[in-house]
Amino acid sequence: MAATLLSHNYFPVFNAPRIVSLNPFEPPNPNRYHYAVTGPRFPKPNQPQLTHSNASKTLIESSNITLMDALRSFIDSGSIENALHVFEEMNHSDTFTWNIMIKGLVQNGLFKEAINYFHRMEFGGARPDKFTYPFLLKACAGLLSLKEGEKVHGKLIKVGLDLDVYICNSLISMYMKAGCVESGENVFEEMSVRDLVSWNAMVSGYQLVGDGLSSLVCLREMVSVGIRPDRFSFISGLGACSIQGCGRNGKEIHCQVIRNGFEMDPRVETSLIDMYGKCGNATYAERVFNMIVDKNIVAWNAMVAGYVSNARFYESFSCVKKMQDVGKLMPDLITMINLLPACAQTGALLMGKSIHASAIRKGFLPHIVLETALVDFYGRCRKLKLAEHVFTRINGKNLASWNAMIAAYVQNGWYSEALELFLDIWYNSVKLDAITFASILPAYAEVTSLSEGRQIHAVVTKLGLSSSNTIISNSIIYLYAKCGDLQTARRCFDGMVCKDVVSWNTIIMAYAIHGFGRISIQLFHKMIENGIKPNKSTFVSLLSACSISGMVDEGWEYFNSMKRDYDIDPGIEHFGCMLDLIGRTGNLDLAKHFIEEMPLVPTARIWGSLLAASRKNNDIELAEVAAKHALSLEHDNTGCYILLSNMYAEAGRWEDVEKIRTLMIRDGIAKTMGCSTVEKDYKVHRFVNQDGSNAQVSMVNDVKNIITKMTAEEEDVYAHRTTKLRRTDLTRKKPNVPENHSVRWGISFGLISTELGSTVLVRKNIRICEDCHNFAKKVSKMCKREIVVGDSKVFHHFQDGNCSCGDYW
DNA sequence: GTAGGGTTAG
Repeated sequence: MAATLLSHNYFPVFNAPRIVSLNPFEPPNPNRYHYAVTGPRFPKPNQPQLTHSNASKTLIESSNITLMDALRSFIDSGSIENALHVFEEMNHSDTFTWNIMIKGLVQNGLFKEAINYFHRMEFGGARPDKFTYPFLLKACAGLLSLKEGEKVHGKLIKVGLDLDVYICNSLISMYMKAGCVESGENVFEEMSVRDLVSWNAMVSGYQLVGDGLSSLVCLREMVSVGIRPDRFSFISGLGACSIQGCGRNGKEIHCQVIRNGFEMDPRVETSLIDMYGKCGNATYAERVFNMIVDKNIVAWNAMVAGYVSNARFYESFSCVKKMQDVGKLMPDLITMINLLPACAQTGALLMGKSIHASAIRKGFLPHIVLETALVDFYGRCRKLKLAEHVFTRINGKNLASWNAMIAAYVQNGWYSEALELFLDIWYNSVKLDAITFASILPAYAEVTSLSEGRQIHAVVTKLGLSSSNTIISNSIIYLYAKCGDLQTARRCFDGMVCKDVVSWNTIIMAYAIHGFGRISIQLFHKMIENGIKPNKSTFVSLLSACSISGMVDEGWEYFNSMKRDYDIDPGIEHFGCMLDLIGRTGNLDLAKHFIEEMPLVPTARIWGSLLAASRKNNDIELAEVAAKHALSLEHDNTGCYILLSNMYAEAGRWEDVEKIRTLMIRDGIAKTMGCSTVEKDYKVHRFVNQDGSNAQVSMVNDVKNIITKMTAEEEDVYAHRTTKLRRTDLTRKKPNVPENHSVRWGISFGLISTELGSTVLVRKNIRICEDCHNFAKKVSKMCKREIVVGDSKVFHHFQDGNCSCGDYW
């Protein structure tokens, strides 16, 4: 309430009227000061028990208590409204009175008001002194207002107070909090006398701006010049270790803490728990935690966070239970914020929801951090509507909340919504951070064009994020690979200084989806040589490479090596890759057997893989079984319906084709419209299946017809199948004839709009059909051009009549 | 008689 009531600008009102009721619309309330008399630090012996401003006046007048005593009592007890009432009763010529009042405002977080009162003080004739300025600088720091802070600094130079140690320390702290490290360093450098607090201000300042290394260097330097660190130094130093994730430095500081006798300090203990938790050593965090006799909520919360950040989710739950049962403490806002990621990771949707409900009941909402944690939680639990529900209601959204919503969209495949939100904040000149880009880049990889991909790459490079941030660099590699530019993907990979396991997994997958499985295998071995330990995803990339490039023996060898050599249990994704591989060999019995023997429950993706294998080997019965299973798990799997329908069509089973069509209509499943895109001069040209009657594309149509005629002259082994398909489609509408498929439009357009001899790149939203695949092969030979078609799964590199996929996809 | 540096959170 105080913040609202005090938001009037009192400056420059001299001798302001007494604030009897701060709100003119509110009648005097005798209970208003109730909390003042029941506050934890009030009443103290010989201090006034004020219940009403008028009453307080009478009380004060009739007792020996001075107004100054009353003011200080109210300030000490945090009863700022009462303090203001008393202050307005007082003489305003005394600097000391103003100092106390400004101190009270700052202590209560009323920074703007503190600055306003400072101006009132100056204009009222009271002269600010060396005590006033530290309060004022704290207010500037609280507002994170470098501008206000610099103004104060200027004034200090003018009045000659800029050499005072206390004031310099306040200046350092203000500059560091406002993020202006250089100014903080300048003040520190120019001080003729530095004390312990000056050093602490630097150590904590570096830590605050996220420069853990400088903070630790500063701490070391401070010891080397003979200053003995205190609890403040250690708390900041431990915070610096947390940033660096450097447990070794943390342990060193822990030793110093013990040597200096601070191991029983509750805040130092909490910082130790926090440091060990963040440095990946939850066991040491536990050890420190268990030593604490009287654990407060902050220590409990730090321990809960330690468990969560070390993926010990179930221990985080039992820790909260113990906190209630043994510690007799109720979860607070921070406990909830800590627990939500654990709920998301363990799929505990109900627990997360009950935390949400409890937060509402306890009045913790609205709260920006908790709301953001909820958006993140619902996003990870695939409850996107709930995430949106929380997100849209956040008042004063900040970058973290936007990032959470963007990440939620991306994780759930809502790429265009993610891009829309991203562009919205981008155009509104919001300063974005590494997390924003790390979140949005996978969406770019899925839906954008190569030129847009290049643009976003340029943006992150300009911001200095593409070389310094491994997550972003990895996303960029994937982006280029998915946009069809494998060479640039490789260049980015080679240029990375700190490659992690994800970088290697990404580049192995990049070559895999482009059909260069041999290179994927080479890279895998290079990764091992470089001492990088492969993980589950590495084998998804590697087995995909073997499957896409048809390297059957190698695939089995790597699959068997997972547990044997790397102690990795194959997951469902690995079984999926192997099934694709078996499907390729045409051994459908083995494929069936493989599914039966699998130690995991088959997913829709597994059945989809069997369906694809059945189609490739023309086994309608098995295809029906596979489709039935797949559709029971994913009723809206469009590809499944289409694949089966095409098989019926090829077999001339028109009634079954019709049945599927009816089923699809009944369930509201629309066939995905085939669409191909080609880029030219930063513009994306989009083609859909059409019959060529559109005048705008007549030239492309002419080219397409000429090439089609030329390719048709060489009859091929697929002629029989092509004729069958044609008859089906002709019974419906003209654009579905394979000759009119979007990819042929794309290829034709690519051929005439790019430089002679250069590669033609076409991207397609669904899988390429056999006719078009055949067409592209012939065109590549005829025109002596490499044609790359990226469909929804792989990139087909057509060259000299052959395709990198080996005709299996 | 007043002042500076500190613990858990997206």
